[in-house]
Amino acid sequence: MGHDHSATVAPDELSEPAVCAACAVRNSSLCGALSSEEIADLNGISRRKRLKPGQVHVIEGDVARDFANVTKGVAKLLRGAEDGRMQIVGLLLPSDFIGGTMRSDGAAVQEHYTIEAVSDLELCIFPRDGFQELLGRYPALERKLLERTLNELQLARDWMVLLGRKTARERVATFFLHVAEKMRNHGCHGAVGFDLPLGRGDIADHIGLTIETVSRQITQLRKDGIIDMKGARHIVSCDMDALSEASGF
Amino acid sequence: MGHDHSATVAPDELSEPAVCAACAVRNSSLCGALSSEEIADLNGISRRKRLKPGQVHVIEGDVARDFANVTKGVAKLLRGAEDGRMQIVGLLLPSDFIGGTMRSDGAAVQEHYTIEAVSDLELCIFPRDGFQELLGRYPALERKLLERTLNELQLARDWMVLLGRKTARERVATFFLHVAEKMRNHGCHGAVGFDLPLGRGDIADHIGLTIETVSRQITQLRKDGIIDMKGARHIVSCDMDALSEASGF
DNA sequence: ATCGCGAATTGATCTGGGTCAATTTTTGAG
DNA sequence: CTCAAAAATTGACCCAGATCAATTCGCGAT
Repeated sequence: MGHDHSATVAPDELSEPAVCAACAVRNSSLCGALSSEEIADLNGISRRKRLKPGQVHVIEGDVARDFANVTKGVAKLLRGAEDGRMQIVGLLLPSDFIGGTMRSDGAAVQEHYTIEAVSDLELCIFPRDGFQELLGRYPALERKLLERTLNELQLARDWMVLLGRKTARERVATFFLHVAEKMRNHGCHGAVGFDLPLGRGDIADHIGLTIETVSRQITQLRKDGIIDMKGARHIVSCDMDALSEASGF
Repeated sequence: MGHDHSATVAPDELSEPAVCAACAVRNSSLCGALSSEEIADLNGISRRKRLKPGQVHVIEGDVARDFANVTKGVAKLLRGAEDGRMQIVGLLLPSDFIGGTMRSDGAAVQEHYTIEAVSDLELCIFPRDGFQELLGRYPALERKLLERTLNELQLARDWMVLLGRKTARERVATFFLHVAEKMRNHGCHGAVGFDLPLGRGDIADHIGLTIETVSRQITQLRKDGIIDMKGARHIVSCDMDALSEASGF
């Protein structure tokens, strides 16, 4: 370590080894639970994976092979039917952990959701067995995973309220607030505005509406002066109080 | 232990001490992770709490004071607004664990949801500090809690699909399947049918519909010969395959 | 058994958001 | 800068489920 141009760069985009010490999410991710010495163990078993927008990391129903951290980009966690119906059950941003199933008896488990890259995506992959073993060895790691999972659960339940009881306008407003918050944690924001990580179609699939309704509600929020946009994906400014008001309880 | 009429029964229904060895959910609950010796520690800090239907255990926004196991009865986990809108985000049955927030820094946390008894309810309460300490001491306990939480998360996300994308008929069918499954785990079922733990209003609040729509869909399922009922809350028989078919993907 | 009252069902009507169909805007390749 | 393809917006119309309003059912108390 020490100089900033590696003599031999890893050429393969699928199995490049990870370098935890230089990881963008070293401290904000699960790994923050481990000391510099401990993290060497993780470093030993991890590798990088890069995906282009639209590429799929795992598919609903596959045998679950590994865990992962998102180190860069945005992905969506989704569940869908043969017909067009599709529900995005979560967004994955840098420092988010991937690996929703686990059985202490070590039996094989199925992936429950499909994970698809929305932007250029970079993952840090850990093989199942190795990672589970580390969870047993480092209680702080397991504790942090538990806390994260509890947070996700809370988020999912809040989303149930949105999907079960909110109006179209409230859903869009809530989504904007949610994104503003998530993005803020990752520095991807200007002083007043922020970028939408999803297109209209994905927003619709996340908040249980159609593209057209999402579009109409956004238009309305603009007419009401609650948000202002430059291009379809960049929110230039927004009156957070009014937005919060519009998001309903 | 040994004879079946205690010489001195605990008179107070609010702080009767728990007796883990005789607990109805000793093995099916979180406590199953602990050996008979280890469980003595839990026994030391736990106490029973009994609630009548409609009584509330904790309220959304309160300071979180403790964790608990459900030992008997049914409760609902809900979130509501000032106006009548209400979403039931989960059902609690015997052996389910209560305690959705946790921070390793020990800071105070708010209850995120209201918990209300649906039937006569019996809880086994653990004070926050004591329980968190035990979690640190017994890794198997923490592991089991993690697994349970991951399961809950999966369930919540499946429910997001129901709320975001399913039709009224599919929602009712899915709810029935869900209840049949949950009940089956607790022996509360006959050979062919099962009881509904919730009234029409609560079902509606759980699957994001109104009472009237729930009622109409149930009527339709009966007319279609998919279910047969005796009284409003007891399903006498149902064609599981047809029900599964009706529940949509 | 029967009474009374909350729960459930049923009916009539209304409406928020879905569907179908054009435009218009944005984006990115050359 | 120009052009084509994709994404977003807008409009017209429709329908699943909400709302409002009676009945009817079913269960616990007497």
